[in-house]
Amino acid sequence: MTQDSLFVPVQTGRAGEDIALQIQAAILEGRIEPGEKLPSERDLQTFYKTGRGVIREAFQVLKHKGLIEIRKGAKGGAYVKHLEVVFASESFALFLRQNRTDPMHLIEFRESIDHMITDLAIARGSSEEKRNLSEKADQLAAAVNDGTAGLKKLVELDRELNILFSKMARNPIFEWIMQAVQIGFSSMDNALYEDAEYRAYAVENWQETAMWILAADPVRTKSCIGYHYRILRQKVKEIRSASGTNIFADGSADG
Amino acid sequence: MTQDSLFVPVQTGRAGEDIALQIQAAILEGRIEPGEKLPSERDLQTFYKTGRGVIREAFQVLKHKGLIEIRKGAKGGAYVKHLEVVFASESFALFLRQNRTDPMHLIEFRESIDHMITDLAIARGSSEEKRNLSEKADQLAAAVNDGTAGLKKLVELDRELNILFSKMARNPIFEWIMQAVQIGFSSMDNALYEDAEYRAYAVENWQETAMWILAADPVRTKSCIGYHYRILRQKVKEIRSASGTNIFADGSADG
DNA sequence: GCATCCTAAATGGACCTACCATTGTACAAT
DNA sequence: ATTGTACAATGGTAGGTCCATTTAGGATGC
Repeated sequence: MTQDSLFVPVQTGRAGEDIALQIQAAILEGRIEPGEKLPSERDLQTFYKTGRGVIREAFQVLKHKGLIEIRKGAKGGAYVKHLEVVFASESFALFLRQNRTDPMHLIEFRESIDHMITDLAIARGSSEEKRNLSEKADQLAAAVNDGTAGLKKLVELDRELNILFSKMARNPIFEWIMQAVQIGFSSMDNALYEDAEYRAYAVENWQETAMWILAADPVRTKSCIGYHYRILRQKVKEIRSASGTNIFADGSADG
Repeated sequence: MTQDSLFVPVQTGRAGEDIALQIQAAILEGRIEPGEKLPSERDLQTFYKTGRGVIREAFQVLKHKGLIEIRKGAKGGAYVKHLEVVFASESFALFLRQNRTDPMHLIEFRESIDHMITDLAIARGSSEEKRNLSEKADQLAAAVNDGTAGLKKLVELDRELNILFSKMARNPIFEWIMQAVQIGFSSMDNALYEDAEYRAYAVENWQETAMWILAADPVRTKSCIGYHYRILRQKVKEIRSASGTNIFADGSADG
């Protein structure tokens, strides 16, 4: 793996590729600012002396990279976007899924990340954020105890808690990782939240964790987190041995 | 951020989107194995009762996600690929660039990862791997002292050391993360290795680190690593204030 | 004068046909 | 057996047509 020209060994399929790269370069170099509009497909078609299909293919690629947003109608067209972290996370999540990553590896990794974030979040998170975290944990608990909220809603709240937590570290890379892991393994989270025992336990643990973060006590926070992952490992083991099914088999990145 | 239908807020531009997602789902769920060939564009066109352009747009997106490879000619078509980590890294690097991510964030993240890996590597790495690591560190030192090896070669050796190190953790996620971060980092690594002082220091530190790993002493290993990152931060600060240029500005994701 | 409705233009979305370029295979010629 | 050639399959590109959506501006009615 010498990687001479470095980077993505994407087979250059010619024109569309070139155009996509040119536009991408223009965006990354700031020659086109977020919010600005690219020329219309037809204009670019004549500009590049090519077919409209080529331009469209290039646009689709850029759209999926999260670099542009395409609007229909008059005043429509391709608008340069601010790249959001989810887009960066999505491809990593894809990678994790396709490689059938062992849940235990993932748990180990996630636990490490959580521990790292803990220190940073306590040190750098604003008190408002810490209160928010605590409130959201209470919301989750309420939602679970009500029994009215659907599974999706619960998992969503759990996800938001994690994102909030990772944001407090004030380092976008941790956000990236956290989101990638969550996207890639939402099916696992779903499976776990189906278990009433886990559900009850998880929300309680979230509340306690949030409390210790609010109290700026990293040791106790980590203790909570560590306990959480012990339970999690156990549950995953149960699920796996019970069903024998691959919990990563159901769709999640495909809806 | 409610996101009911969950995930990547990609504006669903209709047909092409759907088809791309369907195929992606099929790939991720293993209904189509890597190496297998998708139907030809024309076949899919009739199957989905759609235009060929739609199929092509879907294919282009999948190609850029690294999920398929497209070959021309007879026996050509879309072949399912094994997703490589570079693809995940690419969008990550894109994100880092467009958001002008502070190199200090990357350093912070990398240091955290290194510390986590240290414990795992010492606990799980075989003695052979530990010896290999030490030998490779010596090789790097020799290469630097000879002065014969080019910059590229040195960075490459450094990279290999990191990979070797991360492999010892026996958790592929750490490997992938390490690779992704290295790719995102490559321009910085290059810049740093241009500095003779840093170069000399870095290789010495690698040797020492490898030694403590071989001695199974996590505390001293982490001490080495911590010191390494202190130097690294300082150098980055120097480079940044001296040149004023953004070290992520030079081409790397765009060609 | 204001609100409403209608129309026109711009634009992306989709479909179709045609042709070219590339590549592998089968078959003929040597 | 080797070589060369023709052919077929397939992606790559070009250009056109029509539709759906959206905005803006003008016409209409109150």
